[in-house]
Amino acid sequence: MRILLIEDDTVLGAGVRDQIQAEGHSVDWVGRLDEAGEYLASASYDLVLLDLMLPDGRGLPFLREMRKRGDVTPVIILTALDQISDRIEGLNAGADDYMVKPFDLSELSARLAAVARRYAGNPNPLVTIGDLEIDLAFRSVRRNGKLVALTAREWVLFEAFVQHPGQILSKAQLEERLYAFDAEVESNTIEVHISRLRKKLGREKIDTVRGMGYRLGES
Amino acid sequence: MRILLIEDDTVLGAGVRDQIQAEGHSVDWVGRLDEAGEYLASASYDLVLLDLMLPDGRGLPFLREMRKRGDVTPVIILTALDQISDRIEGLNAGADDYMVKPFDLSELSARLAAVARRYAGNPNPLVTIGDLEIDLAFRSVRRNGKLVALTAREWVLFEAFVQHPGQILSKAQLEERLYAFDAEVESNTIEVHISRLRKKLGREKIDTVRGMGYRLGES
DNA sequence: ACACGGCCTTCAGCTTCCTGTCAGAAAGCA
DNA sequence: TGCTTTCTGACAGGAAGCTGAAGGCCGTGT
Repeated sequence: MRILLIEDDTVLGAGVRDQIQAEGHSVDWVGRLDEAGEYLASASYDLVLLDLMLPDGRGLPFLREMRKRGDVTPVIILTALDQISDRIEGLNAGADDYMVKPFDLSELSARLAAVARRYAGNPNPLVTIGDLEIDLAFRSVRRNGKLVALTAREWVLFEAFVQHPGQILSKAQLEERLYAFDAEVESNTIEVHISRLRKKLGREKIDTVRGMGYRLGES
Repeated sequence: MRILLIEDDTVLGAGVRDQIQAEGHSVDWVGRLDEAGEYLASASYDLVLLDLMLPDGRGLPFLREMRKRGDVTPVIILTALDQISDRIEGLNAGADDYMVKPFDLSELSARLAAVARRYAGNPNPLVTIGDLEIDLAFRSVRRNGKLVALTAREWVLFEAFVQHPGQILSKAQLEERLYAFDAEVESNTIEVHISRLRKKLGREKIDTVRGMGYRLGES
């Protein structure tokens, strides 16, 4: 799963990030609400972990704003406020769950598993594209029923297309998904990976939009 | 069923006792191993719930002693989270199941029901994978009808795959199943165990997903 | 108490295969 | 046609994974 962690405490944040990654999910970690907004706008996440007290504002209005925009991404609130009224307010604002700091990392695992389970048994657990069957939760792709082995990078790319059907994704956007911010690549890596994906999944699955990027095929 | 509960924590013990009675079983509850020995000698039980940390000794030697005497009464171990590694030893010592404290009482109900089913002589569900036949309740695997001997750790690993078919399990996740939280393994233990499992069950039963983990094979 | 044996971890060397790079071919565009 | 952009086969370096062997721990039998 792709998870957005919004937390300004560096110690807790690092711990949570490590735990999540250890479970095999990918994490973007930001410490401010304005950053969080940008990330939410530019990528799609399967889960948001939201601290309520941040340097540039409170989390609840941010959450309400999200919901008003129609964003239904599951949100788990992380907070030191342990008062029941806060909890109710949080749930009212559209949170899916609530964890009081300090919490056990194993507790976090349990919640993640719960979300993953829901994610796994969701409206469209299987996305079908032509002869492909994609299971986002299990990270598996079948072509004509046969499991296709995608490498880590290939999966990250393909997942991006599946999560944004119809949308043109630029090479820059795709690179961002593949690499950490600092690390940079000086070559046509994306093109090469796209080429490999096409070979495995079928040429027509990914369209080239000259000068702009790539897009999921129509089929 | 007649159940012997060996547990020194009065709060947990009372909760468990009440739950069991609510399900219509009868319970004897003792807080020490010497008492437990007496009860076992003087009455016969259909199930034993055994805490591992007791005031007058540890539960595992007690369990081993039972098995050595030829006592085959089903035993479910109750253990704290930081003793997960004990559960491996528990399996070795002849436990039938384990529950990590704190556990849900509904989870307890499920295990009771499973034991009751076996007690009633009903068939256990068999999972079939290629030429393998797995009996999760009895912890046995047959390959082409021939019993395959798995060691405790091998079983814990393999069970994880069987319980999550199709899902990629990371080494971190698998390690978590094998070891206590803090316990750290600085080496390729998982790889070694996977290697041995493959040798016993067939190479194709477990797929490697490079950089992500392992997954049950398709076959 | 001692030795034996099974099981587990560690280590080291080996194999596999992922991935970024490049170069030439192909395709789009004017 | 000539220029740009994209595609794709090949390759090398290195990371990730595999596996045989050695050593240690623990429970068991003598």
